[in-house]
Amino acid sequence: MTGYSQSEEDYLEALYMIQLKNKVTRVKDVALALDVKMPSVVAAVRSLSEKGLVEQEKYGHIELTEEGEKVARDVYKRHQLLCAFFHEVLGLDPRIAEEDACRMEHHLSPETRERLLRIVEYIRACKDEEVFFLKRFMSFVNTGKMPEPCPGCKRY
Amino acid sequence: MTGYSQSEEDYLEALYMIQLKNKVTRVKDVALALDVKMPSVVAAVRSLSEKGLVEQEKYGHIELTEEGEKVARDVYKRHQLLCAFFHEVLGLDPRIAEEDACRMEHHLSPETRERLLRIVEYIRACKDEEVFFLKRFMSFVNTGKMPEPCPGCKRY
DNA sequence: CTCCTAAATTAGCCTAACCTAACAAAGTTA
DNA sequence: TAACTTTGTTAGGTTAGGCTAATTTAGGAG
Repeated sequence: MTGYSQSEEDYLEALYMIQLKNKVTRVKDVALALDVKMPSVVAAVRSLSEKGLVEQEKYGHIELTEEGEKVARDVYKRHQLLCAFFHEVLGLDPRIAEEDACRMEHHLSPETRERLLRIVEYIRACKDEEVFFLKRFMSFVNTGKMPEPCPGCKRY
Repeated sequence: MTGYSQSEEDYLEALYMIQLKNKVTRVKDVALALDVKMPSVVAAVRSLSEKGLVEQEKYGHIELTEEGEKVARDVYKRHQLLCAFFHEVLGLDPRIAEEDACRMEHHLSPETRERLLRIVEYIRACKDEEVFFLKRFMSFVNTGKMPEPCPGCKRY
């Protein structure tokens, strides 16, 4: 969805997240984060640097370029959005939410993304009020039965 | 999510859908459906037949085995579920729903799948009542503003 | 029945993305 | 500073999944 491959997006996202934590980014950190070997990281970094997304002096630290960081942040936000949706709306375990987000983040169209964002915003906006929809939905999930309509508005 | 690759799932699903329409399945149909060339289909079919998922006599028609059909139907159902969710819950255009489903169907964990099914069932179960949640959510999507709480129950 | 065309197959090639093993550079410690 | 350890790089190989071009088969038309 960015013109970059799944693997490229994964590398950019990992670089971004490591940057947020550590002062500098080393090949080894990336390898660890993505569960690949160091030579794979070296190859990926070279390819990304040819595309102007990262910079690295030999045997030195890796940095995202401005463009690279832009793409990385975009991937990261898709990831966060999916996580939020899975956890906060569907009520899934955070670990499951995380794992599914990792795989799906690469396949989200702008339209679907926008709607998911809306639904998360909607649910959050009325969180304090013990959102009626969520209560009813979770009851449906747990009992398999449709809850009684709200006595006030007779709507579901 | 089935132990088969994205590409393998795509072939199985295509074979299944062609089977539903046509009497027999030919290499050419599959190539057309998946937008690949015939030699790619031949290679894929050979590989799938080695795994016991399809059968084909040389220069003959392609058929899913029982196991192959089981897997194919599973992929197909994931696809349908995602479509339904995108269209019926998120209110997305059917074309967008279809496209996103195609890409995401390969990455759905059983847990997430179950919850998505629930939410679609939930929304369907109260469709006749002009589902309050959907009305409110769509109003939020369109206006960007949170609708007033229901006067009866004061819940969102 | 023969010939022609369309479909299927084979052979051989390419790219992306990974790997291992061997080597090189950097950094740490005695 | 010399030696050792850790980190990074290079070289070369593998697999999945696609492609084109050339060949073979099957099925329909004359």
